[in-house]
Amino acid sequence: MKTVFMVAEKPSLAQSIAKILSRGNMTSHKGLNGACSVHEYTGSFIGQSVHFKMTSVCGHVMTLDFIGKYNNWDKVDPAELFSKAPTEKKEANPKLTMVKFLQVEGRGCDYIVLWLDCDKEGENICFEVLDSVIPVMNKPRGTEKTVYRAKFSSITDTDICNAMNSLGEPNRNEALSVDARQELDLRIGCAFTRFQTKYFQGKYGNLDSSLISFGPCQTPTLGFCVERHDKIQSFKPETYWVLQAKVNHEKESSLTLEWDRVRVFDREIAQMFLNITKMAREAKVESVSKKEKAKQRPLALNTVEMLRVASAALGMGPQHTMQIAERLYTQGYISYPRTETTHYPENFDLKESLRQQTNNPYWAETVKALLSEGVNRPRKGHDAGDHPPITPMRAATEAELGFTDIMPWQSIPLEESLPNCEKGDVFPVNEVKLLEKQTNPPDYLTEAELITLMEKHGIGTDASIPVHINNICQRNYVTVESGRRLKPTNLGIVLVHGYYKIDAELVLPTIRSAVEKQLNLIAQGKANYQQVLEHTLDIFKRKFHYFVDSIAGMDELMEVSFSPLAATGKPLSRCGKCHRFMKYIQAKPSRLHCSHCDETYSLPQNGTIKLYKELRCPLDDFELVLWSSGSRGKSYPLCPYCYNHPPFRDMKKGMGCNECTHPTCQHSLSMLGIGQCVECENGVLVLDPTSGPKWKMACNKCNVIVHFFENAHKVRVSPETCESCDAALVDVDFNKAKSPLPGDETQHSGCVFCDPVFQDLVELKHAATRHPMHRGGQGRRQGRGRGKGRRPGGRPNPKRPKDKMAALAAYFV
DNA sequence: GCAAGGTC
Repeated sequence: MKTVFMVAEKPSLAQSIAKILSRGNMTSHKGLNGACSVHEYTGSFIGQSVHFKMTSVCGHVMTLDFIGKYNNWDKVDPAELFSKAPTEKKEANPKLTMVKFLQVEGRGCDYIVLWLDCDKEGENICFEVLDSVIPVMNKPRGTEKTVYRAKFSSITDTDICNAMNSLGEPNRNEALSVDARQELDLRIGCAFTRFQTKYFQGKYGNLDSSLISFGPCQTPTLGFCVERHDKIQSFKPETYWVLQAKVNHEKESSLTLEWDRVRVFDREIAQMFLNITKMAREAKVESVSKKEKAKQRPLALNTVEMLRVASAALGMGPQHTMQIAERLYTQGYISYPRTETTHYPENFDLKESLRQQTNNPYWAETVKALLSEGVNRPRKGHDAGDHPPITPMRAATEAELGFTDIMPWQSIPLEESLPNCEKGDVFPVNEVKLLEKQTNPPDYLTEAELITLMEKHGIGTDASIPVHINNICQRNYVTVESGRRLKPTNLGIVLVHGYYKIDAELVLPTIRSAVEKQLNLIAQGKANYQQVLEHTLDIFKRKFHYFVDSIAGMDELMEVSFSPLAATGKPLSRCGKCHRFMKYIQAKPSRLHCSHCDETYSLPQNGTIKLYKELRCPLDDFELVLWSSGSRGKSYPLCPYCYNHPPFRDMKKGMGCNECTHPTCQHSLSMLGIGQCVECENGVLVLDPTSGPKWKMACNKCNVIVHFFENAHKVRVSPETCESCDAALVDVDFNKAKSPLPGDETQHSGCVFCDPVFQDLVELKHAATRHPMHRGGQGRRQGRGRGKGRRPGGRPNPKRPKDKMAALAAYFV
């Protein structure tokens, strides 16, 4: 029997499609990567009985990157990234071993059916799958077609079965348009990002961002936030006047009348109206009209709308919302949360979804009433062909008929009921006055407004919008203020104003749509892939050179907000060349700067830097500094010069003294190294000479820390080695009063791993060990390194959590 | 260390 191999875009879809096609008659097993499942069944395919194997990938199989040597920021001119630097496809997620998985499952198959999402990205993934699988499939006999593409627009029985009965071919042009998109984004984004980062970090000391990134989506996203900022800044309040009249209605109540002119901006005119009105003693009803307004019933929920509501009403950021939605999905509370679709398929069982909610404490009554009286289907939305709209699947805790009962935030607020009036009624005028008011500036952009703008301009997709917003926050271009309003930082403002000054297209939202237009020509087969790519790259290469040549324009803006390197930081360690103090710049990325030599030396990040006892590197005379990740973490000394310019061939940039192979320097790996790391492959446990009296050795590659000889007076690494394990012996001196050594001894020399006297003095409790000596003594594996410590301070949240429904209501009303 | 697009 022949085998048909079928591949969907994600595991959940492989399962749903296999279930439909096999009518539930399938066997399933997990694939070798643990992420994808394989569903098998027998059925018929082009007139023969065959064995079906349905599985999936996890999104893109491959990703595009420059070949290795072009990833060296110090040696490559960013301008080379536009044409000279070759690119290569790498596995998108090496941990998933997707190529191997596809080859294991696809080996020896006769046909392949591609069930990837029916969009351009999906078409591109088709070819990624084919590149992996075709070489291991059985070779076709003669001219028989073996590659098929299923085209479907919803995951319903009819649609999936129709797709299976009308298989086509994958679309090479659509896939190529994605290849072009990837290459353009990579080359343009990386070239601008590297140039800006290196240029500005080489000049300013307080940018507080380790990366000055640029991208065709993130930059316009930032642009929207700065545009609003500029409107606020340039806003000039204007004074205006409002005429207000109150009349007596019935006995006690007073009624405030609204002015049909609303307001005037001229004081004298306002005064004139006031004078005219003041003459009147009575107000007469001229006419009475009634209007009935109905609110359209809502659309079904898709991802982007979910993100908007969560941000505006619940104060949750898009990234956080997606994490929670993912969890609700896996726990079975909601349907698949990543969908563009706002339309339920015609045969979608809305009543069944409702039945799941009949015991919900909040809306059980509404649900029961709906079930007995019949459901009004949601407004017809857009079917993107991916997943049904996001639907509750199980009742969770959180009331008139109609949707505003359970979605009160969508309801039209009950207006104060107007008093009964008839044409010709006359009310006595109680008071007439003039109110002086001022126009107010707009507020900063809310995240929900930003999402709307991004969607409107085609910046990003439902899946990538949260990523772009997150990016501009992490790069310190904007901060999230109360009410999830996005306020640009000085850095964000200066960047955007700089782009406007040099080349506004770099920040305008049209930059993305213009490129997409070109890409669509490739997809439609109207333009040649290579030509479009070259043409567009050429345009951006010119823009890049113009930007580089005009960077002084941006500098003028930078100088106003930021300090030059030479004027930043505190003197810390002495330069080995001029012997003057270099300044330690703490702002991200932390570094040392010698104003005299005009040199910058990068430092390890995410820790503290101190002077290391004024000790000097024997190679270059630079004063050593001590990096520490905190009292519970690790620390090591480093030479600022060697850290940036590795002194020996077997060393790389970014190595401290604990990795230095200097044969005789007292701080080097050669002198302080004790033995192989108990966890990682290439690491060496190195004595931390600053750690006493809580002595420890730390791996110079991974986060393993070994505590030993607490309260010892002195711990030294001996030149001798252990006969059985080859580790360096350690000499330990204890004070007489505190010595844990047997028989009143205060000194002992031995192997940390093998010496029985040392066994109880070496606490490997923080990291499991694979060393023969300690095998079996399985300690608890506990990361002790950076970022794994306890959170500082358990400060309670000062604000009480808001009532969520009230928050939702406040947003929509 | 970089982009944006999939998805886990």
